[in-house]
Amino acid sequence: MTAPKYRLVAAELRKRITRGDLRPGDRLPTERELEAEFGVSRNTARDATALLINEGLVERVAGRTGGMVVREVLTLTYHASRAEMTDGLWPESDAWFGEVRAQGYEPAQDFRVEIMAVPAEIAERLSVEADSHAAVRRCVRLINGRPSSLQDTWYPMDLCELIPELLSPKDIPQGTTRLLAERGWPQPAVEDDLTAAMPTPDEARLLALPPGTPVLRFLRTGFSPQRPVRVSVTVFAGNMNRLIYTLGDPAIFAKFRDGT
Amino acid sequence: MTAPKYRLVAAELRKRITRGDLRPGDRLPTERELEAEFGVSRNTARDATALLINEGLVERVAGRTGGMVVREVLTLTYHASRAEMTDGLWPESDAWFGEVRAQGYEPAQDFRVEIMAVPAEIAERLSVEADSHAAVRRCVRLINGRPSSLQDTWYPMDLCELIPELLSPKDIPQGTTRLLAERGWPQPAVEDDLTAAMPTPDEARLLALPPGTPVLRFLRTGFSPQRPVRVSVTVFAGNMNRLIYTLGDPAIFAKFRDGT
DNA sequence: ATCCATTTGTGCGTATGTATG
DNA sequence: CCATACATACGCACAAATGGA
Repeated sequence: MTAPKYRLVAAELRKRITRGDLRPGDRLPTERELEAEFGVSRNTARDATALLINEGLVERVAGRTGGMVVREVLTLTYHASRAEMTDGLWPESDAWFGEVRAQGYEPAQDFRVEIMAVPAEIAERLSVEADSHAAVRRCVRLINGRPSSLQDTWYPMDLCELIPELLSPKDIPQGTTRLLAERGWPQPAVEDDLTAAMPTPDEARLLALPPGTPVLRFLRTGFSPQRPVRVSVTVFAGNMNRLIYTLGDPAIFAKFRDGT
Repeated sequence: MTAPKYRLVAAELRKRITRGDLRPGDRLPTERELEAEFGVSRNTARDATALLINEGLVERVAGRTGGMVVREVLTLTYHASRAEMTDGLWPESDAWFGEVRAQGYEPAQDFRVEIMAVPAEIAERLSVEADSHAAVRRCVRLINGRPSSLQDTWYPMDLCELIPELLSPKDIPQGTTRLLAERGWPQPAVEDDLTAAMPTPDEARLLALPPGTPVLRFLRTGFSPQRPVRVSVTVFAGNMNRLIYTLGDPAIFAKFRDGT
């Protein structure tokens, strides 16, 4: 009825981490050392550390100076709602660059445009036929050279015909949202949809996620008065991102602003 | 250079699930069957299915009629921002009950009040000393009898002396937010902080989470004009919850309202 | 550049325990 | 009580990664 060995070993190691005996960057005992210390086999030691990996606490590194390392807890903050919103302009991509820099990191992004069949989930939000086609502006966002989030923004095909710049694989200087607004498609309202999930293998690869790292899936649908004009799907690496919404009276936040 | 066996097995099974050959509730081949089908040992078959578990795709069930079962993808939607907000009243708990019922499920909650030392993260948001004490109204929220989310709401001790009902382990009929507003502490502004993470063992236990299930951590700080008055920490089981924010012109959403 | 030592990664065989119907 | 499924645990072997001599 008592807990199995591998859980006991995991519990002890977890305690050392949460108590601060082992700090981010520190190495756990090697598997051989765990065998000796706890009197278990190497496989059992691995079962124990596998738990910690799934909890996102540690990461395994092979090799001479490798080992199991307590994970870093870097957090980048992204303000999903900003005062600028009230004027109907949401400078999405620029806003991200600005925020990253403000937090002392170096942003970068890898960017391309594709024409793709629309999956059902996106089609529903855009009010277009599922499996019809749409333009997708896709980017991988990097912080200090490390992948941090993926963002795909979907635009209905007919809108791209009216605004061909959307299909251009170049940066749009004023930002796509501002561009759309200038052409008569402002987005005075958005709906955000947030879920926590485990990454698909593709996402894990693109974000270079260690096993046991969840992602925050963030769908933003932008509405012009006539119709939805875009859906952005952002996948944030869960180990290094945080989303902030401020709702209500802006004057109040002005009073409490410190490091936010 | 080719992928290891257990990944190949996992990839094949994953494909069957995402293609729809195996649907939620279906059983994967047993470990013995995987041995035969892929020509691997039972341990390797387990390594393969362990991957799928960590991806949240399947769940293991021991016993005669058990096996590895493709997971259900039930999602409950919680609207974090509602039109009611504009009047400064945020009927949190009632709102949750209402939303769950509106989606055809049966809500319930387990509730208690504790006085606890304030962890640093909460103390900072409440502008109180770390390790000082505060009242915590804690609840486990259930949907159709299954745990769905945990919510701890922290109130500074001095506020509880002014409003002793906060310490009562009984339901507050009008809701705590409304009560605070009636006593001179409205919350015309909130700040939300969202992260995806793996659950702590405690959270996993309370939410009855299968291994490989992430959580959505949702911190809401409520501000009255003078000061922050509460911090709610909600931990949503990642496999069954989704958060929605609607921002901007409410008139627009009225036009697109269908099943949201 | 090579080799070597160390550490994790992969894979299998086996035995026994536990859960469930 | 039994049959069948997964759960735990150990032992072993060899591969791959990594960094230092």
